[in-house]
Amino acid sequence: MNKHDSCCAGGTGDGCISGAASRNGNYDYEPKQVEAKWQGIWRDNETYVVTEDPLKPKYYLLEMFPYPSGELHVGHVRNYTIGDVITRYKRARGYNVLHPMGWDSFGLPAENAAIDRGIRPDKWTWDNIAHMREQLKMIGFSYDWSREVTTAFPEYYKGTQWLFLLLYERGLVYKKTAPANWCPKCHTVLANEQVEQGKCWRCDSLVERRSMDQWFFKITDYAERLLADLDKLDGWPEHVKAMQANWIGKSEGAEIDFVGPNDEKIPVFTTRQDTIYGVTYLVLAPEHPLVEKFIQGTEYEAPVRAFIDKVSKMSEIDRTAETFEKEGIFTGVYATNPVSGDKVPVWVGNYVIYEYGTGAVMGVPGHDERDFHFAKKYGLPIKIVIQNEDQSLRLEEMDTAYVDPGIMVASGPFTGLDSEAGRAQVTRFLEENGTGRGKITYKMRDWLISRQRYWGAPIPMIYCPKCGTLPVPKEDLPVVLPLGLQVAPEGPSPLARHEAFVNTTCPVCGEAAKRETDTMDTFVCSSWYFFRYAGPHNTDEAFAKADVDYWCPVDLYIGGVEHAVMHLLYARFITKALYDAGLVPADEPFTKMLTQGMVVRDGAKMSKSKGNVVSPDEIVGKFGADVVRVFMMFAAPPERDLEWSDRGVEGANRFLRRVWRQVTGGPDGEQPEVNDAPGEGISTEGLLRITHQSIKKVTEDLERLALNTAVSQLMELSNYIGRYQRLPGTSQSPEALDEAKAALVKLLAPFAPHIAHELWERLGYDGTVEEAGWPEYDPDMVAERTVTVVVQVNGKVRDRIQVEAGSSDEEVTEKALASDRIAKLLGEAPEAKDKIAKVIVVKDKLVNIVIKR
RNA sequence: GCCGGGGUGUUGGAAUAGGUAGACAAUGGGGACUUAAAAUCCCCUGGGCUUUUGGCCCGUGCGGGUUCGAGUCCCGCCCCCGGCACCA
Repeated sequence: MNKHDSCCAGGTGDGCISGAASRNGNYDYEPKQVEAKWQGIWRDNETYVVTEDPLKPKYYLLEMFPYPSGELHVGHVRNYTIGDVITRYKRARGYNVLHPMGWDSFGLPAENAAIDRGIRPDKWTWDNIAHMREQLKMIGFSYDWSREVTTAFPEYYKGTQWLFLLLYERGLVYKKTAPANWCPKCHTVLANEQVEQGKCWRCDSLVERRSMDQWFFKITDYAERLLADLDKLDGWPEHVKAMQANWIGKSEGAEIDFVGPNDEKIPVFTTRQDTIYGVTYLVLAPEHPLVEKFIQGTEYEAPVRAFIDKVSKMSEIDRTAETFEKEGIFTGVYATNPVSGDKVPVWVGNYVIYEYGTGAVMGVPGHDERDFHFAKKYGLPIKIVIQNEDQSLRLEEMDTAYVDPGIMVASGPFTGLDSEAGRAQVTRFLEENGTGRGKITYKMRDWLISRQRYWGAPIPMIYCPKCGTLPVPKEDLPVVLPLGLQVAPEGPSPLARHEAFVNTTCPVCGEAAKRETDTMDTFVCSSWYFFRYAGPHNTDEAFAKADVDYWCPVDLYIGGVEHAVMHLLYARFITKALYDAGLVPADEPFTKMLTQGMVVRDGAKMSKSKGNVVSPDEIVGKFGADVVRVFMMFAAPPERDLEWSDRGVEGANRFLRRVWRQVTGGPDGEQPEVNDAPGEGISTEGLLRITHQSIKKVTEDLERLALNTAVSQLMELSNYIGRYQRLPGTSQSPEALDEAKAALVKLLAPFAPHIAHELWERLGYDGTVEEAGWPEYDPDMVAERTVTVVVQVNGKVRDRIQVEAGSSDEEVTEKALASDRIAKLLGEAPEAKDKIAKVIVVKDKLVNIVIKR
């Protein structure tokens, strides 16, 4: 860039020879110097290192820690700035604030870098962390860096392994062979939460089904509590709670035992027990073990086998496609309805999911849309057992199922019951006759945590030929991940090929045994890190009770919504498990949650391929961190997407430069010249009023996380100060101006900490702006002495009058009626008074005169 | 389809408890200062009408409703974004 172009427009003042800066050295705001100076002071003084202090109220503020990809992006900057603003505010208000940072540093990209570029995953990771840590420091975030946590360090993953063993002891870990989601590109299995529309959440590859022997965490044991406790999370966004509830997917219904050949029970799960008399067939999942039993040695064996074979070859994406056709085939057997006694054919269908419910469903074509289509397609009978209100349903007229509630008909003893009530009746009947039971089913499955990858925390289990599968004794932790192994794109993980790792001895019999070579899902690492920050140097334990008792739960957690179901669900589960073990003080990890929006440019998510990426280094280098912080807080409310705007950044730049001039200038401020007119209505009283109004407004906005409007209030205060400084010197009150400046700097400090610290120092106060604490407003100063009251006639604004604040309704009404405009509208007295139907007065705000028409 | 969120000037957004719609910015326009530019400062910037130093009408996705008064509450739609999706 041309140096002359950038010198005054851009901002740093380098090489500037003319303009305001040269007339008065104080005008020369140089963010680079100011920011380096204060970052150095904060580092040298360990300003933001916190210790437990029982005398102060604690506040634990956490942003989701990053994966060390190598480069900080603007989304991170926004996320962490929001957190830093609140942190600095809370600190100024006297809270003992824990605000830590760390690295979610296990995971695939490190391995891919090793494969693609021949860099060791550990080196790649440590280098990235070092670089990103420096980037974070450049933005002036007030982290307690002494508590930095790195999940890939043995001292951390020792805790992850300890957690695994704790869950194992508590019966929350098991191994089973089951069809799993296999990502062919990542060469590993994935948990259900990590598959989005049949694709891998990280790399978008189509996920395949593969049967594998895998470790699971029994999150389903906590399904009910994870769902019910959402109600306790008042501080969470609705959409996150909704997504979790949806994911958990609770269904209340009944399991009904149909009876097949040889009295074989075929349990089905339904939420519509009331339609039991409408069942005309059953459908089993292709994987259902009874299918094989039913068809063996019959004429149906070959065609059903062929059908199952065809279904099993379908990919996940075929099964979820819009065009997916419901297909089925008769097995040749019939089952008896335990309530009605009807005999119905048993089918196999490609749409029945073996893992959900009982893997078998009852077909009620009259009252289920999908069953209706299936029955039509295969010529199965349809029965009406629920009638609408006017009893007008006719089978021959039906072209769609009747799925609404109604009255039970043709339902034996239940006929005439309301269908909703009938549901409970049918369940009672089933239970009394031992042919079924009320049942609650959840969609959520257990959390598959095995990963066939190298760069992760080893699962601490041992396979002994004599003693079986055994946990590693806790005193032997950590099971150290060997570094420097050759990582290959295909085949077994390097751990499985590394003899020194695999071969071990049995902790029970001492004979030769083998280690588990799968590593843990990185989401396990991130499901407890917020406890580790409470005492990150603990070498004996993952965390000490006293530490988490002091700091936890997290008071405010900030991160992207992409983790609504994944990280946030896992973290809640782990917290509940730890709570049940008596190790942590609360059964929910995050009291309040803020999901910040994305940073977009030209309406699209930033990506290298679109070429619309903004580099934090570049923009901070050009304008300084404070400008970037202020822009990002101002441009949009935190939870909404933020449209990046170069113009907007320049606006923030102008604002901070103006504040600099206003504060560093003398009482004369702008050194007014002929053209510097202050505008209308500027007074010392007004200056003090807006100062106190700003303290009130900014404080309230920070409390409700409305950071954009807080910044706008700072701009209004600054605008007023600027105008005030343009009054003739004799009309200015230096004391009032000092008060206004001090308030402005204090209120600005959370948003633009460097410039605020520097200005505070230049104002000559003792101590730092943070040590000065948060300003208090005086309610008397906030109140306007005279207020503008709107005068409406029939709800339309017709005039505005000035009245003394707190005037009585009568006074205001009188004044309103007396105004020229209103008098004109009402016409001449005395008829005027008769026209008035009523008068509504809202104190100090509005008068509405309602007139008859 | 179900669940959640949203729709306000040219743009980002504000209006927190039903009470002045458009704060604060950005953009654009006009002016001051300057040899000039930058920077800075001042004014204007939703639409239409008008008898134009004044005033009127319309306007918060659409259509109704409640109310003295609706961006805000209620009913019915439309559209956009996000999540889930043969879950029985």
